[in-house]
Amino acid sequence: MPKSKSHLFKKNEVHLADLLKALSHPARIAILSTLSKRTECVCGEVVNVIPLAQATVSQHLKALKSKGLIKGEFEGQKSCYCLDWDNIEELSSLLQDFVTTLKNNQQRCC
Amino acid sequence: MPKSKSHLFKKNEVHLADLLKALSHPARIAILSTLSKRTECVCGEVVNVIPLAQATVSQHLKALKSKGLIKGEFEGQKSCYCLDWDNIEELSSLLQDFVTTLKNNQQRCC
DNA sequence: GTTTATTATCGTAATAATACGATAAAAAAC
DNA sequence: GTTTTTTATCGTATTATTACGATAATAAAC
Repeated sequence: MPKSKSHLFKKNEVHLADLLKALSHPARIAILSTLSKRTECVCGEVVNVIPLAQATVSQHLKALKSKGLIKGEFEGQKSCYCLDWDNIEELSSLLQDFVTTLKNNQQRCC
Repeated sequence: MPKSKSHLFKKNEVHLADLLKALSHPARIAILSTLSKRTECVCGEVVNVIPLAQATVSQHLKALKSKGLIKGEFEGQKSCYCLDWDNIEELSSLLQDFVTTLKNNQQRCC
């Protein structure tokens, strides 16, 4: 019976939560790290580094892609996943802004 | 059969993922916002603002507490939840550092 | 003391996420 | 063309998360 309640929250809250969720698994963090170090970011290289089955890595890649943190392209012969800087920066600055807003609101409490 | 594989990842990756997960739900983001605006942060006030049942809000509060993003105290008569700035700042700067590291690694790719 | 209001926990149901083997699809190598 | 390599998707099992009603525990009000 518990359906998703996300429509009950503010759009920007849902958006931030959604982006943070994309990074809320060590595998996906490790994937971003790995991709940042590769000139040719073939998925296979990622699979070799991440200690999970190929299908699972592909699944995590898909999740990152759907949230816009990486983008896949086919440069000539090899499929290529790359960091999508626009959205990575957006995530980073949204969190920063959020924390800053918290600070500005802050009343003396406990 | 799929047990948790988090031990296969680096400690700092697991730690960052864990903190981000704590904020990966709109309710928990809304709770932090709410708490930041209150002088007396009684849980009841939070329950009135968050569009979820009291038991669910309490559950989210517990999650935030266990990750150290808020701390609960009993000031005299009322139970009091407050933002835990140390860990909120830690989360913020860990993500920043992570993004900065990605940037520094960045090879020309696609 | 008793009653009322507040918060936490329990039990449980539904949903989502994680993980992987098997297999399909696509491209590269031959 | 065929074979091999690479990646995506399907099906499915397991685990984790989300959600809430009911109830217990705690504190305040009386």
